Amino acid sequence: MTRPGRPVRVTQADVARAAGVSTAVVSYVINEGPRPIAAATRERVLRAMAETGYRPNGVARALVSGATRTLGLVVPELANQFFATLAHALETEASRHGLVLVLGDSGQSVDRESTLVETFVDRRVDGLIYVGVGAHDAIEIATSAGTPVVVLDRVADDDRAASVVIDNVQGAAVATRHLIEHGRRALGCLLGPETVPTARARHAGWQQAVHDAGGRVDPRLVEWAPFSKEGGYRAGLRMLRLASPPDGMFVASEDQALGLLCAAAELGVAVPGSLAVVSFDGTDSSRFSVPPLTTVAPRFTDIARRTIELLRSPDVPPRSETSTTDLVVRSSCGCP
Amino acid sequence: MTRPGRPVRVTQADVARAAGVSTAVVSYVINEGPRPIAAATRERVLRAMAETGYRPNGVARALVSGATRTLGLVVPELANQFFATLAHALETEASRHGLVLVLGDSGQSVDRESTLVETFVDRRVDGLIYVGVGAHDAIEIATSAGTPVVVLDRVADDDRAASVVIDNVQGAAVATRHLIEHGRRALGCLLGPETVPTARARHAGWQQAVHDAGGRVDPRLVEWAPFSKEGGYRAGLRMLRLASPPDGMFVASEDQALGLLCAAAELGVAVPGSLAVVSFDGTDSSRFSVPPLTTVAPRFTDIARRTIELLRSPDVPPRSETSTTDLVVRSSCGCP
DNA sequence: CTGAAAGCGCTTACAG
DNA sequence: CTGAAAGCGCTTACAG
Repeated sequence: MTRPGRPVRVTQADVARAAGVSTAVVSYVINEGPRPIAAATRERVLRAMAETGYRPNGVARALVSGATRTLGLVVPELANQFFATLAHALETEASRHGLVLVLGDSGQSVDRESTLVETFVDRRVDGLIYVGVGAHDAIEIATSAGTPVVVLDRVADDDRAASVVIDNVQGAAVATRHLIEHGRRALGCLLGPETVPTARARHAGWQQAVHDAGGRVDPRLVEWAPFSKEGGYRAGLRMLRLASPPDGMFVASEDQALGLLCAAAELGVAVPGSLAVVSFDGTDSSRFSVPPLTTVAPRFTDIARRTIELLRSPDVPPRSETSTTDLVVRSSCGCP
Repeated sequence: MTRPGRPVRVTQADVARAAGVSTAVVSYVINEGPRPIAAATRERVLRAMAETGYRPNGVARALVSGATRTLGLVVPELANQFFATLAHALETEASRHGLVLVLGDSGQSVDRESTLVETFVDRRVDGLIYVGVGAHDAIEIATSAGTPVVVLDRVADDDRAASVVIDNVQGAAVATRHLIEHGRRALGCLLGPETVPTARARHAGWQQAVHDAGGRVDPRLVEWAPFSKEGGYRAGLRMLRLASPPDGMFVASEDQALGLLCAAAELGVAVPGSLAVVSFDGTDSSRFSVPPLTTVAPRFTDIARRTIELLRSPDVPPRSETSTTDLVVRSSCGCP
């Protein structure tokens, strides 16, 4: 019996003693190999494990085997629904492979991000999934320790790490074309910070679609704002107060689109009547906004599948993959 | 030089050799103790560490020291803004103490939750923070391994674990009283699943406030629905289509409130004109909804502080604490 | 102030 | 099919 409050840590040696075998045998039955154990012996060991309440020490295991069946994920901000959705998809896919996913939220801080990566690497995760805040120290830390890395939603500037990115250019272009098909001509664009490659790619897609339609880009209708509800709200307020405001807008994230809707409501601008909106992210937030948002949805499951795949069988040199998007049509664009 | 692609793992022994000292000395300089090292020796070791690119192996460290400076957090669903906000607050507080927080998302699955808890415990987190989906196996697993646990947002049914809970009854009562002060009399209540204690507590608070005001509880105006946008949307649709719908509603979560706002907009019910709404959670989602939601906000920082405190100095028997809430007034209740 | 050595709890060749 | 032993990379009494 375990004395309550003062738990006794039972080890493999205790089990071995109780079963009258060596610790090697206990290890073999736990891991079902690498050597065969007689059925009777196996039974004795199993019973001894149950009786003693033995739980293998994962730390010791990791030390000798080098593997932990654990994946680490570092994201900039879990409160952002996009990252939460991504994390969820990765979690599901990881567990399908018998791996557990542990997450770290860097809170947009480069320092915390490094700490997180170091923690994961030092504790020997079998792979690291990295959605960085900008500095790419993480890749260096992980690869120099021999931990496989996959960079998500960003491309590594060099070819040190594998990556999976969303096709931002085409997603943004498709969204913008949809606005144009609705007859909108004064097209605005609300983006993330200009320093973020994702934002620049979405801008390029928007621009391309406008040009292809023979339209002209009005620089006053392009805003670079933080990827947040507040960012979208403030930028939205500015743009909607313009003498000639846009009649259609592509918004680079759902949080920003939600902020924009709030600004529009406050100013009495009808959506989609006076302003058609298409956003980007495809999370649950857009389904029940007022009005529900038409949005460019990444294929989260596809991204997760490729990521785990790249982690499990690393290529040399590292491979970079692109995942496509789908336009999810709801009512903010003017569709019925 | 490290050969690229085939990282050489440099160990303490390598550093010791390079510095011409024993591994004990290397350990002492890394940990700044427990024994003093001559400044000159220390310099030599530091230089050797830099030259070899040494990084301590956290696994080996954890095995011998038993500590990892790491806290584990298990939540039911990160996509829920409430848990994401909670996680963020805990992360901030943990890092203030030099601890890193790793999270696990159980995706509402009892199985995954157990796996997560086992992983954390097996890998020797210094403490476990647990927001359970229902089954309390986790507490058993952790305590029997000697890992301190703090249960959040739920009370452990027995006194095996410390806990920090929000004052749900009073939060709901304050919200409901606010609705009454706005002159609303046909008060509805949209709750989480009846099996969730938090939902029951918020119901009790609502009921108490209605009674105190001399009102009567109309059972048709009480809905128990999933804690999600969709849950709120569907329940909202049902309730607003009633022959005599509510003119004020307390909603037990922000996700549900967002769903309700969507339902109201769809049915052309003006908020707050025809329906005043007060919700619960105090996350960022409520700031920019249409209209912005009045909400009962937990003190996330307070909860985080108490949690880390309980983890760092466990009491016997475990202590249970209650954290108060604040009513954040915006416009969905009818305030200007 | 520093070195040689035991030991944390496992896994896995090496022998039998 | 099983046991005795080395070793994973550290920390920390034990000696000097």
